[in-house]
Amino acid sequence: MSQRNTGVTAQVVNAYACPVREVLDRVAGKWSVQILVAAAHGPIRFTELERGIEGISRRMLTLTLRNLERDGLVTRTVHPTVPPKVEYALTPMAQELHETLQRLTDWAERNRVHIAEARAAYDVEHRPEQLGA
Amino acid sequence: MSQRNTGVTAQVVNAYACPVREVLDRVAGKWSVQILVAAAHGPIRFTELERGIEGISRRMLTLTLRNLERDGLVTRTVHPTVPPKVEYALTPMAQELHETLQRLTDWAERNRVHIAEARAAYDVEHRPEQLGA
DNA sequence: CTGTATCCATCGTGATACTG
DNA sequence: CAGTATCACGATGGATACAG
Repeated sequence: MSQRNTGVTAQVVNAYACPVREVLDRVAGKWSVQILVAAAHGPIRFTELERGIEGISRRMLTLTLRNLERDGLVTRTVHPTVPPKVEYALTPMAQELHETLQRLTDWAERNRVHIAEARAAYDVEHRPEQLGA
Repeated sequence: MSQRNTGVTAQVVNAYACPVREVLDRVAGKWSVQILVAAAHGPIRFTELERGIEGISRRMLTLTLRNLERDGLVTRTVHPTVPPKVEYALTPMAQELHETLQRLTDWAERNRVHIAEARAAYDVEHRPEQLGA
């Protein structure tokens, strides 16, 4: 793209073997999904997002919003008032995506415990040989 | 975890606001999904994966497989033959995940063009002011 | 065939400070 | 209020070489 890298994946250069990765590259960022979720019920302001998403920095909020906007997933509406008011909303495309992500959430919740157990078992199995104690 | 960081996300420390991120942290790695897809039809060998997934390095293949195994998403079966033969297969849990990811694929394919257009439009709109010439 | 170890370039993200 | 600029650091992943 035109300006220099400001952090956060800028663009996709190579063709994809499978299109899932294409979605993931848009959504796998640390904050993208949470923004999508936060904006799912309706337009939301910058500061509301900042307060609603635990631990996000202003920088990352801006950056992630810009990427989502660039991909046509959110719209940015500036109300020329004093003080300024900017609202972000999901596009129809993003709302579909949000529903699909809900399936992933369901899967995660169904398998959360199972995964945790698998990890624990694996870590016990593969710990650095101080078994005998 | 026990051994030192070898690259690729090691573990999850903090609690999650939403469980989607939990899935994504497991699947957002550059190669995880492609391995899941490649192993979806049935058990597959290390070298088959290596050849089937364009551009993956042996290192990343191993690393990603280990993580998937740790999360209980793939099983690793060693056939004690000469030469050695190792097969990786999806667990039932991973097969469910694979189906869910398929929905994401569908979304991606439906909206691929639309996203590309959004990007193009955005990039034109926000290029670094050398418009006149 | 199926890995592991090491080195290193790059990317993503947080901290902090400044602005219209 | 809603950003942007700069810096710094660890995580991520590629290249390469070695091994059971």
